Amino acid sequence: MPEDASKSQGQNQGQNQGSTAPAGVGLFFELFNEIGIIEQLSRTMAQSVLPDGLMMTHFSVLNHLTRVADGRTPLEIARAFQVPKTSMTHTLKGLEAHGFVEMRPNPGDARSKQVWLTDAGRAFRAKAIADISAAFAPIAPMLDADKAEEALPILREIRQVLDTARD
Amino acid sequence: MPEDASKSQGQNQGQNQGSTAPAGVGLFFELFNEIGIIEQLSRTMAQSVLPDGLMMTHFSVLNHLTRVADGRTPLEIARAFQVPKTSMTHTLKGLEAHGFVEMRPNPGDARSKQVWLTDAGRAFRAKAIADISAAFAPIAPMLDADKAEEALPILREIRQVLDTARD
DNA sequence: ACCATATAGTGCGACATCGAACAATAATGG
DNA sequence: CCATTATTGTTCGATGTCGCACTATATGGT
Repeated sequence: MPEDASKSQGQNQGQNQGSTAPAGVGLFFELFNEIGIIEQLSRTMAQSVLPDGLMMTHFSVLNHLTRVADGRTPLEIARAFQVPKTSMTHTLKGLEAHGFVEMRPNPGDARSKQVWLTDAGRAFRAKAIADISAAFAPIAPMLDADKAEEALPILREIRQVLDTARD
Repeated sequence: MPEDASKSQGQNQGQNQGSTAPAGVGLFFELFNEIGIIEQLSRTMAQSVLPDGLMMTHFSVLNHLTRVADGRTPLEIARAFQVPKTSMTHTLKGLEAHGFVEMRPNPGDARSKQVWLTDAGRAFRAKAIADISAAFAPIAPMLDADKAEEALPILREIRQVLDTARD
C-alpha cells in the first residue's frame, strides 16, 4: 500500500542506516509508493463506471484478447498480466458466466484450454472503452501527454527488470 | 488489472473509434497498464519477505507514522494512502493485534482516535526495511536510478491530478 | 438551546486475491 | 516402454478490500 509521498518528501533519512542496502533503495520506495497510489486511484475510477459485477480485470482480459489474439490459453493470459493462475481461473469463470468468453479444449494439449471471445464480449469491451474514456475525459486535459509519453518507456524498463528478476 | 503491453505494442488502433474520447486516452490506458504491473510485482516481491500475517499495508503504515509523525488519526492515514477508511480500520486492527501500534482517544474530538507507535512497531519497521532492501538488492543494480528520478515527478503530478479529480 | 447536516470510526457482507494441494496430461530420460 | 518429473488448470480455504449502513459526536444556522 502506497503512502502519499507528497506529505513526507523530507530528508528521507534512516532508510539505509546500518545496513548493506544498495544506494537508491529509498528512491524506489518512493517510486513504488507513487505507482501504488496511481494504480489505486485509476482502478477505482475505471471500475466505478463498469456495470455491477464486472471488475477491471474482466475488462482488461477482454481488451487483451481483442488486441493480441483470440484463443489464448488461461496460463498465457495469466502470464501476460503477471497474476497467479488461480486468479485468472476466477476471472475467466466470471467472464464465461457473463457470456463474454467461451472456453474450448485446446487441440494439441488435453491439459489446456483456449479462451475465445463471443460477440457479447466484443460488444461489452467496446462499450466499456467508451464508458471508461468518458470517465477520464474530464481529467484528461489536466494530464500532460508529453510527460506521460516520457515516463512510459521508463516504466516499461522497470517492469521488465522486475519481471525477469521474478525467476 | 494491467496487461503486459510489451506483447501488444502495436498500432493501438480501435480505442477511440466512434466516440468523443479525448486524445491521449489510449496513452493513459497503456500508462496505467504498466503502473498496474509494476505495483503488482513490487508488492508481491516485498510481501514475500515480510513475516506471516503481515501485509505491505502494515509496513507502509508503520513507515508513514515514523516518517511523518505519531498520533495521526485513522482518517488522516487513510487519506494519505488514498484507501477507504474501512480498509484502514482493518489494517490498524491488525497492527494493534500485533502490538505495533496503540490506539488512544483523540483529546479534542471524542469521535476520533490517535494512532501511536510502540517500541515493537518501531523495531518491526526497522527490520522490515532491512529485509525489503535485501530483497531488492539483487535487482537494484539493474534499475536506472537516473531514469527513476526522472519519472518520479511525472508520476507525482499524475497522482495529484487523479487525486483532485476524485472530489 | 435546537435542529439539520457533516464527519469519525466501525460492523458487516459481498467478493477478489492468491497460496497450497490436487488431478490430469505431457515431456523427458533411461 | 516405463518411471520420473514438469506443466495445465481447478478446487478449497484463508484473508484482504471496500461499499453500505449505522452510531456517536461535532458543527453551523436559526
